[in-house]
Amino acid sequence: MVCSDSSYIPSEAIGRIALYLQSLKRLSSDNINTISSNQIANLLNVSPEQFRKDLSYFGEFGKRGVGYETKTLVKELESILSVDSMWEVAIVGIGRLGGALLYYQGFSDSNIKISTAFDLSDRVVEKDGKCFEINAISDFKKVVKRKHIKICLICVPEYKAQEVADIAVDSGIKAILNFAPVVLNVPEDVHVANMDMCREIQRLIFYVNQSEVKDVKQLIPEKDV
Amino acid sequence: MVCSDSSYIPSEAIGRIALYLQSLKRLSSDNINTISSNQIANLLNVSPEQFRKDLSYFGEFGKRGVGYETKTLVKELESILSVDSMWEVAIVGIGRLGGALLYYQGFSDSNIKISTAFDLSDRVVEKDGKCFEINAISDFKKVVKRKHIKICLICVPEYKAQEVADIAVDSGIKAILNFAPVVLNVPEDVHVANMDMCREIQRLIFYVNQSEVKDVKQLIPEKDV
DNA sequence: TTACATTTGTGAAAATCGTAACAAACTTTC
DNA sequence: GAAAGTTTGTTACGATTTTCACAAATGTAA
Repeated sequence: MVCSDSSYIPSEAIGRIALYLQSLKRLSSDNINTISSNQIANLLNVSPEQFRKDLSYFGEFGKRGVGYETKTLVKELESILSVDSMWEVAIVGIGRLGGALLYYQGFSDSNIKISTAFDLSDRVVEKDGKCFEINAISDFKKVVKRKHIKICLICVPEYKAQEVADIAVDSGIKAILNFAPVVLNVPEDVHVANMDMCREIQRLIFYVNQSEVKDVKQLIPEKDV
Repeated sequence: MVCSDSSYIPSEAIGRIALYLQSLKRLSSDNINTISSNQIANLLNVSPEQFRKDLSYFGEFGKRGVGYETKTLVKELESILSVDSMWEVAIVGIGRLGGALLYYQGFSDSNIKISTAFDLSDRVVEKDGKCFEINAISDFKKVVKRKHIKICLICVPEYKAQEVADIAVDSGIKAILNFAPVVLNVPEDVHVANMDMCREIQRLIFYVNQSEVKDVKQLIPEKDV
C-alpha cells in the first residue's frame, strides 16, 4: 500500500471514507458479505466512480468482476482512519450542548471515547451508571498531558472560545472540533473543524429561498434571464 | 444587483458569506464603520481576494480606495441570506441533543427562531420563562403546515432518521439539518445538510495521525519518499 | 477453453473552485 | 488640479476535485 503523501488526497475524500465505513459496518452486521461500488454508492448518494476513486488513494481493496468483501473493506478503512485504535477526546464546556455530547450515543460503537471533560469548576456527574469527573479548566494542561489527549471539543460560549483554544494549543492539543460560532486562531499544525449550526441553517435558508425564486420564475417567465 | 442563477455560486461561498455577516455584525456593534477586505480577511483566516470574490457573486458593495461600510454591508449580506426576515425552524427529537439546540443561545441575535418542537408524545416545557409546547410527532404535518415551516432539524436516533425525513418531506419541508449519522434519502428539491460529529472527529484523527507520521519521517528520513 | 458479462482501478478530460494580477475608481497630498 | 497611494471588482490563470472512458481482471456459461 502506497500513501506516502497525504496532500494528494482531497480532504472531502477523508470525510467520505468515514461515511463508507459507517455504512459498511451496518452492511457487514446485516450479513451482507459482498457489495459492488454501484450498490454502496446508491445507498450513500455518491457516484460509484467517486467511491472507487476515494479508495484508490489508499490502495486496491476490491476484486474485479465481483466487488468488495464488506468485512475486509471495513478493516482496511478502519486502518486508514486509525479506527483500529481508541482515541480519547476531551470536551471543554459542559453546558447544555457539551452535556449532550458527553452522553452522545453516536460514539458508542466507534473508536472515539469522550474520556475527559472540563468546565469552570470541578464536580462529579453520573455517566453510564458510574461516577464521571468534570475537571476544572485550570487543570486542563495537567490532565491532558497525563492522559495524552490530542483532540478536544470546544463547547463554550463564543466569547470564551479563543481563550480555551489558546489553552488547548498551549497544552499540546493537535485538533479541535469547534462548536462556537467564531473563527479560532491557532498555529498551522493544529487542525480545526467547525460545527456552526447558524451557518449551516443560513446556507439552507439561502437554498430554500433560491428554489422559491426559481419556482416563481417558472410560473412567470421573464425575458431578461 | 444581478444574480439570476445561483448555480454559478460555489456552495462554500454561501457559508463564507454567513461567516462575513457574523463578523461584520460584531464590528458594526463595536462602532467600526469602515473596513477593508484586507482587514476582515485577516480576522477570518481567508484571503482578501476570496472575500471580494465571494461578494462579487452578488454585486458591488465597496468603495474603491476606501473599503466597505460595515453597516451597509451587513444589510446587503442580510438581504442575500434572507436574514432580513425571520425564519421559523422546527426541531424533531427532544432528547439531550435536541434539548440543547432548543435552548441554544447562538440563535438569539439571528433571524433563526426555533419556534416548534416535536417528540414522541406532546408535553410542555419551560423556555425563556414561558411555557413551550412540544408537539407529538403525529401532529407534524398539521403543525408545520399551519406555521408555514420549511426547515427542520432532525435530532432523533439514527434508526429513526429516515422515517422522520419521510414525514418531513411529505409535510412540505424544504430543508433538513440532519444530526443523525446516516445519509437521508429525499427528493431533489429538498436540501439536506449533515452535522455528523463522528465523521468530523474521524477526519481530525486522520490529520493528527498524518502529522505524526510526517514528524517521525522528519526524524528518521527514509529513502523511498 | 473460449466468448461474454461484470466490475474494478486509473489516466485523461472536464468542471469547479481559489489565486493572482491588474485596470478602474476613489482619496489624499502637494 | 495633477500625481501618488489605496482599495475594489474582475478577468485570466492555476490548482484541485470530480467525472468519464476504458483497459485489466475476474466470473460464468456455452
